[in-house]
Amino acid sequence: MLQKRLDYGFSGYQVPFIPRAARSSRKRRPIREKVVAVDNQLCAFDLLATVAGKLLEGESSQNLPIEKDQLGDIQDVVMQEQDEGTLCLKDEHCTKGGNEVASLNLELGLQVHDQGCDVKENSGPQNDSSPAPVSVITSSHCTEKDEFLVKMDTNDDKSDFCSLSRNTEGFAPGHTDSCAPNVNESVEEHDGKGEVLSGNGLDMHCSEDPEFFDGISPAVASSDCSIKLSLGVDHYPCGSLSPRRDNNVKVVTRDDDENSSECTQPSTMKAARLPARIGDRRIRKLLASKHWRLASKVKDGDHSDTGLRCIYRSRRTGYKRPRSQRIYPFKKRKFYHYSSLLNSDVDDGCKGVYDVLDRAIDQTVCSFSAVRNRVVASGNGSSSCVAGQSTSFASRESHVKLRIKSFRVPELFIEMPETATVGSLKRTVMEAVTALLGGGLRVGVRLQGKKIRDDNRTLVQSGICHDDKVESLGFTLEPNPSHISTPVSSEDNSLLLSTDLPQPVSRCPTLSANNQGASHHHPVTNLGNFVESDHDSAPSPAEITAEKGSVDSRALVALPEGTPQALAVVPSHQKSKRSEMAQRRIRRPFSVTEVESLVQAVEKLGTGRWRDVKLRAFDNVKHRTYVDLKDKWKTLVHTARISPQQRRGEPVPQELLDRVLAAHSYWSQQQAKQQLKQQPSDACLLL
DNA sequence: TTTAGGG
DNA sequence: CCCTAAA
Repeated sequence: MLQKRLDYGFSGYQVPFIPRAARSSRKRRPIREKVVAVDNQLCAFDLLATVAGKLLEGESSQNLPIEKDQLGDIQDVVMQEQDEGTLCLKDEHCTKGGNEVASLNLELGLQVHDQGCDVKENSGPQNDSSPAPVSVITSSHCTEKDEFLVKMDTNDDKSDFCSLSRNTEGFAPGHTDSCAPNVNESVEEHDGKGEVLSGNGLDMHCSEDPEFFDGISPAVASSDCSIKLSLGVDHYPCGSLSPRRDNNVKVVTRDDDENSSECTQPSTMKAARLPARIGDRRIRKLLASKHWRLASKVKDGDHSDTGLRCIYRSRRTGYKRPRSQRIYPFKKRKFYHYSSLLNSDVDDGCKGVYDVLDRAIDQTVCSFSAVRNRVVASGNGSSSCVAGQSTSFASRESHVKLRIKSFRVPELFIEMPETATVGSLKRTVMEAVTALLGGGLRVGVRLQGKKIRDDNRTLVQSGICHDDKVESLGFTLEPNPSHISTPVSSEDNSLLLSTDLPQPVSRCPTLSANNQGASHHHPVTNLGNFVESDHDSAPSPAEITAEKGSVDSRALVALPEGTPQALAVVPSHQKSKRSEMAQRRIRRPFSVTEVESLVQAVEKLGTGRWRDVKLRAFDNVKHRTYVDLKDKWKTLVHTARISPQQRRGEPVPQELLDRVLAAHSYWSQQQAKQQLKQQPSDACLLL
């Protein structure tokens, strides 16, 4: 008997906006220095990359909630689990709805400790003596003011260009400085442990506690489906925390097309602010209790679970990746951006927000919102630059404030046996996420959907500071295919620090051959479908190629968010054609089990009764429509006819393929006979 | 809504 | 998987 499986589709990981970068450029913080070392240009972006990398390295605290990202009804399911997660997954934890499997979104949360650089080791969040973690899940629709502000020097001079300063205004009031980060410390945390979880102290917990929803808007709580995974390693920005911060503030905001929820609560804002400065903080291990919540959106009345196969291998044995080693086959899609012109003024009072609702365009590419602030007066600090300032260079110093509310990661697809423990699921997810993101990240910059590849261009040159031209600015997080390769210089190396450490994390799946060797060491998960392999494997983090036009579909895309006003002025013609259309469903390759089931049904019912086949074999699998089954059969027949060498994807047992051919021919004959019976005259005429 | 096929 | 003409 086939074991029932649970199927989790990850349709996007949402990472919160990038924490505010290290403050002063004058303070030569390691992180900044690294950034600078890597590239003299667009430091801010590199900085983002670095910060992001650190986040993903577990140097910062984070929760990785997984949120179901689908339309339709939602059903929350909260699971609780002890450390080892002996709890088994239950049907209700699975997806039940729609044509899609449940999808989980990873969201970066954060754990915060009270101010102060010193954090107790292994101090759990529950520990009274230590501040409870604060998890914040930001949404592109959040309206709070937490922002990642980066002042960029738009000075023409390249060297000056990279000297960016972070605007600390509005953040952690009272904060004046932060502890100098010590990169080396973080290294220690990664001392060659082969395992991500243990090595980094990643830990995930489930919570069934209703309290979990505290701080979450009812709407969100009720509709949100998420799993939060947390890294046990926290990076505490000393002095970055506001003393007033509420502990245990958990804010979950859906980044949903339908409902933009709110994380407007005051506490939220503070919390959201917390993650900032991650880049330059010491790392401390911490047993943070996290919540792991899985809720599923369910279509009315449908509570069937998916019948997908789940494959889980213990971490010890390692996760095996589908041989195809295929990364999620994201199709290249264009990005459309809402564009809008913001008027801006001189300070943050007026912020232009752009909103891009582009998920329809490519769900694998997560949109994220970024608020771009207007040019702000700089230098003397009092003078203000008017938007659309011409390309004035050295003469005037302009700053661009950027607010990145969240990054989203491509979806992952995971299958787990129903009997797998929650703990194992967490580990699996963790592995997958880490594998995907831990390999290093690159940051891409998109302006109006076009990727800016020339790192040597200034913001001004790129049009990023031209309000009249900057209609949409987006960032992408891209797995760094070259993170393994040795950087050009040791300094550059530092940028990849996290990835250069003895990596517990499996390498970026996009790496192929050369990576195989390492895989045995750090088995990758079987989650497969990480990211679409990319032909574009830039040798260095900083892309120097000026290649244009090519869209890096595997990238995590950060797209601008817009204020209502901004949206209002968005030219309708620029709206994505697809943005308002239904999203393309995520690809869910048929498992052998499903094929088996399909074949069996078709053998019985024939090839012209797909509805019946569906009812018979996939009645409880919402995401398999009869059309899907029909299509699958079509491809199966094709597959059976081609040579094994030409086949791709998970290999289907020859035995099944034989049955496919047999059934196909048999039912084809039957069909022919039927037609003869019904229209003998026609047949005769034809003869 | 289902089928059947092309894309 | 999507899109659709046809039934």
